[in-house]
Amino acid sequence: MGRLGLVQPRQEGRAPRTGRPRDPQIGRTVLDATLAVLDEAGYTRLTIEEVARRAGATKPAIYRRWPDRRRLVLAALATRLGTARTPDTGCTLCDLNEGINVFVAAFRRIRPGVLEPLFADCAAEPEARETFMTTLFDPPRAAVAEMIERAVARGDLRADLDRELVLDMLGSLVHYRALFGHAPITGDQVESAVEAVLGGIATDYPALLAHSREVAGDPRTHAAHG
Amino acid sequence: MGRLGLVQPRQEGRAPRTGRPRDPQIGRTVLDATLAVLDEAGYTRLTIEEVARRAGATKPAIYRRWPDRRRLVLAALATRLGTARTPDTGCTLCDLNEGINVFVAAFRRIRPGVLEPLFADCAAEPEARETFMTTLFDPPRAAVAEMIERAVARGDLRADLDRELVLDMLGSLVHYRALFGHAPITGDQVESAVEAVLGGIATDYPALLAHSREVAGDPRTHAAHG
DNA sequence: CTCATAACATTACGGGGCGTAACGTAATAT
DNA sequence: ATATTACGTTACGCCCCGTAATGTTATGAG
Repeated sequence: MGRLGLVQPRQEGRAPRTGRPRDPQIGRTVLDATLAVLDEAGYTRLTIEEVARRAGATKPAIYRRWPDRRRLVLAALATRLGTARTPDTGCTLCDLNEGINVFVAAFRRIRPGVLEPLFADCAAEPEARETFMTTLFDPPRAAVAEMIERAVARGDLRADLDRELVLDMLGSLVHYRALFGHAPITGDQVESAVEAVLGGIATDYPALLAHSREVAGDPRTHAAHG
Repeated sequence: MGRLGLVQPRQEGRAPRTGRPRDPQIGRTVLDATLAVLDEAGYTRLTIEEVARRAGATKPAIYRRWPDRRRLVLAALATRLGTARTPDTGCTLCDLNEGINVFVAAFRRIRPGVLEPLFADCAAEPEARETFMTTLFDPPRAAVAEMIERAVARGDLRADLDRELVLDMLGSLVHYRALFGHAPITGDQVESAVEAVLGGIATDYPALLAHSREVAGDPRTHAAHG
């Protein structure tokens, strides 16, 4: 048990320069087995022993590569999320629809009953939470963000837009329906959502705004005078 | 071990007509203790033994009333969600803002780190999932749905609206930000979101739509020609 | 070739929490 | 008085996590 400093040689990535080298096959097989178990049983019922059994590996071999269940699953899921493409056709409606479908596709690749308990589990530890966000949350978001940015630059979207808000309004819908499963999220639905956000759902928005100002004097007080 | 049929007398609500009656104080104290532990430790680290300890009760006493951890926590949280009010001032902007804030308030009453793992836990069993939806998911939703319905009836929102979609677009935003905590959801943000959905974010939506039709021939093929 | 190092498989362990069982006691209906 | 059920206490079986111990095997350094 040499005191080698803080860098742990047991972690994925950093191999020591001496001793028997790791069998690279084991890492791959374990990740595949992890995905298989996730698909069949979900995160909650995934046990390390089952993964080891399927991979033809052993528990210690797994713990040599990943510090805990969370990281193992994060690593496995990361292999499923290829780099997000960001279409740039110059057609804002087209690009946004396509972009949202990147979200949808990402969620379809991961079975219901996986993402939520995983996040819940990661949320406790800051470092695991960070990894979760970087690995699973940010990438599809960034793709859509890029398209929104381009649309604003083209002048297709209002320049004073709260980009984060719009991004979340589109992304959250997909997430929400994927999570609760109370309604499907089809290509047509995506299109409707994009249309709604871009075109608005009011029959006469300026009139509504004027009315609101009449009633309240100042639109900022909406929430207060219920 | 009498075979009394399918109705289990051990459940909350149905008391048998003979034998020692339950101490009603215990049920209340346990629910209070459950909420306290939830607030301090979250769902994942809530243990029945800790709840029992705080309530001055015992594990068997708890399991006599609720079949498992899920149901106990669901019952406890239900006591925190009062009946949702649905403002009806005739001002669509005002009502919607107020309505969304019902969502926000509901989520604020429940600490982060509670709802998600609870749902993840409930999702496995259909009956528990149903209880979750009925208790925690539907009520605030129904309130906002009612307001959307009234706004459509007034003619303030387009009659051809996909009500479920709009409802989810507003509700999911709150949920999303509460869950991931990457951005706050303030009263101003709620107002911006409502404004965005009602008024639209495009500078010239009809022009965008026309352009999209030019490019694709048929707007239904948006998602396909990336 | 010899030695240090570390991965490998196998086995076993400590620990925590769930949900239940066993037992004696207390309270209520008939 | 008797049956029934709740109560507290204690203990149990179960499952799974993450680690440790042990002997063996593969590699780099000298």
